[in-house]
This record gives sequence, C-alpha cells and structure tokens, in this order.
Amino acid sequence: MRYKPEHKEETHKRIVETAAREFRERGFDGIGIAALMKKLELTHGGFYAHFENKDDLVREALSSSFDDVDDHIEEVFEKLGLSGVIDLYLSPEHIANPGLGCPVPALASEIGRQPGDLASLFTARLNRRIEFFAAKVPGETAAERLELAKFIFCSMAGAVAIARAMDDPEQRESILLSTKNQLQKLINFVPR
Amino acid sequence: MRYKPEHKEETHKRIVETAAREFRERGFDGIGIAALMKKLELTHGGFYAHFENKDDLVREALSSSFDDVDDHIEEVFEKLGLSGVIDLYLSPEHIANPGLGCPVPALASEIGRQPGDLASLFTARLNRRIEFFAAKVPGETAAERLELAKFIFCSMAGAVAIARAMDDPEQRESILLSTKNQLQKLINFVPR
DNA sequence: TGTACATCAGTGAACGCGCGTTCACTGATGTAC
DNA sequence: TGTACATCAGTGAACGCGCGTTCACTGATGTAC
Repeated sequence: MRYKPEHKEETHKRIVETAAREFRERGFDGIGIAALMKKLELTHGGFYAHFENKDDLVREALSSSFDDVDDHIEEVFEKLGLSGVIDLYLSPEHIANPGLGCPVPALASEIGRQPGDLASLFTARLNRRIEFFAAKVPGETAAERLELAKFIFCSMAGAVAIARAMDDPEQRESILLSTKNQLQKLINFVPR
Repeated sequence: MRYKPEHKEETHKRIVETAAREFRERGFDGIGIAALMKKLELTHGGFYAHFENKDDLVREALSSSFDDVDDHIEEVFEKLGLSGVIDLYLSPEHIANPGLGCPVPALASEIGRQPGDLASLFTARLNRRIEFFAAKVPGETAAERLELAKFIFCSMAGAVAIARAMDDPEQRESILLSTKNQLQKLINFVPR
C-alpha cells in the first residue's frame, strides 16, 4: 500500500467537509465535482473511489453539516443557555458565514427539490435538533414545549435566510434584532 | 405587422408568469431558457427579443411573484383579517404549491447567491410586505409594530420553507400548526 | 384592385462551456520469496 | 539483501448532455403606390 491505512478515510472526510461548506455557501448545484476536488488538490476522477455519485456526497455533506452545528449548539447551550444559543444563531457572524452555519436556512428550499430521499434525512436530523430545543424551552407539558421549540426554530431559520437575502447591513441587523427581542420575551414569559 | 400591437407584450407577460412559477417550484437554476420557452410553445431564440439575458428575466419574475402574492395577501386581509392571512400562509395548500406561493420561502436562500443586485430588489419588495403587516399588527408604537411584523413574517416564511423540506405529511402539518398557534397567541396578546 | 416592399416576432442551427460520470492508466509502496 | 509482483489511491482523457447566448433566416401581415 502506498498510503497509510487511514489515508483514504482522511481524504473521504476532507471531501465531505469541504463539500459541506461549499454546498451551504453556494447551494447543491453551486459547485461541481471537478471544482470541489481541485480545492483539495485532487482530480475529479478520484471522486468515484469515495462516493457512488454526487447525490451520495450530498447526503453525507448534509449529515456532516448537521453534526457540526448540533455540536456547536450543544456546547454554547452548556455555557450560555438557551438565550445564548438564540443570540449565536441570530448573530451577524452566522449571517456572514453560511458555509460554517446551520444548513437549514442555507439549504431548506433546495431539499425538497433534490433527488433521492434527502428530505427524509433532513427530517430526521431536524427532529433531533427540535427535540434538543424542546428539552430546554419553558412550558408545562411536553407537547407545549415541543410546539414552542418548533416555533422558535422556524422563526430563527426564517430570520437567517431572510437576513442573508437582504443587501443592506442595517436591515439585516434589524431583522435579527427583531427576532431576538421577540424570542427572548417569549422564553422568559410564555403567554397562554 | 403580423401580429396585433399588443401581441408581443402578451408573450412577454406569459414568459414572465411562467418563469415566476417555474423558478418558485424549481429554483432559479432549475429551468433553462429552452425548456421555459418550450412550455409556451416557442423556441429559445425568441427569448432574446424580450429579455437582455436570463438575469433580466429572473428580476422580472421575482417582481411578478411578489406582485401576485402581495395582491392575494391584501385581498385575504380585507375578507378575513390578519388571522386569516396567517392561516392562509401556513396552510397545507401553500406548502403543496410553491409555484403559486410566496417567493420568500421558495427562493430566499438563493437570492444572495444570484448575480447582479437581485438582493436589493428582494429587500425593497420584502420591506413593502413588512410595512403592510406592520400596519395590521398590534402594538403601541410604530417601532413595536414593525418589530412584531418582521418577527411574524420571518417565522411564517421559515415554517413554510422547513415544512416543504420535510417528507412526512404529519410532520409538515405539525410545523405549520405550531407556528399558527404561537402566532395567533402573539397577535391576540402581545407580551411586554 | 393588384403588386412590391418593409416590418418584426419568432425560428433553429451553431458556439463554447461546464456538468456528472467512466475507465484504462500510473506509480509509490508493502509483501513474497 | 535483492528482485518480482500485487495493491490501490489517485490521474486525466473522453463521453454525452444541457446550459446561456448569438445570429442569419423566415414568413405572415400591413402599408405604399
């Protein structure tokens, strides 16, 4: 063997991680196999030793994005609580760096159009995320907390997607701030 | 002249309206000029008698989508009030028909990636929409109402984009219902 | 009224390009003897 | 220790295809005389 036994595995991981970033930045059709492999100083032919086809990579990349962001969210929650997670999610840094951010605002509208059952992967990963929130959110019953978790997450993802589509930095900030204010009120005082 | 004087104008309008529907359904890169013109039983060459290039069409189609949906929202508001608009926006019909629905959940994540200044067009159209909501929403000051309007709109758009990315009809419904419930509470009782 | 001409929305072949995918290959290394 | 061979991650030419765009053209009609 020319390479160390873990070499191929590492290359595979590098492809997935680079793809995960590029897809979030440019969309699933925004970067091709050749351009992606070139970023890793590899040639496009080698791609098919690692993946069956592009859809296969799309699935792995989406999973990888969720892994990274879920971990980050959990870390921030440990340190700063739910309110800290909301501030992080709705931060100008998150808007400015889609490639490192949550796949939901970056890719949600493309998921349903993608071939294969990418939507079922997305659904499973999103449910896990929502259940995490449901355990941290106020509310008397589990159903109430789940409802609130869904609402909070939809509004955050919507705000990020919309802020990114706006061209004026002040307006972006204003969208984020509005959502932050309203959500902070909501988690400190849940109306009935 | 072979055709009536209004003929070309009508063809132009048909192209824009078909594109507006297709783009919302498939994304801006989801349909090409040739396929689009074929839908109208025309050939691709004729396209350039109507538009400078595809970006030009993208701009007109996005405007047209906002026109249609803004009109529809205003009509529904007259008949059923804010609560009716929320129920319409978060209805299973809206999720099932992206081509006839709001361009925000269908296209927001693509807007920022698009060449030209599509983001400034989007920003202008979205602001108009938000101002409409701000005039209908509860709140003591104009600033409070604007903040609430932004929040409501982000959460609705996020919920629609997320519901469309899920594969299970029950889960879709649950996302919509959660958002509906929370928003109805919010507009009937604004917490301070 | 009849003929020649101008108009112009729409046609369709052609262009260069990037896409996803295939496949015969290379060449550095580990193993066998 | 030295040589022959097997392994296999990665190479790069080639494929068919659809993309956006260009451009010489067609042909039905209105207008001029």
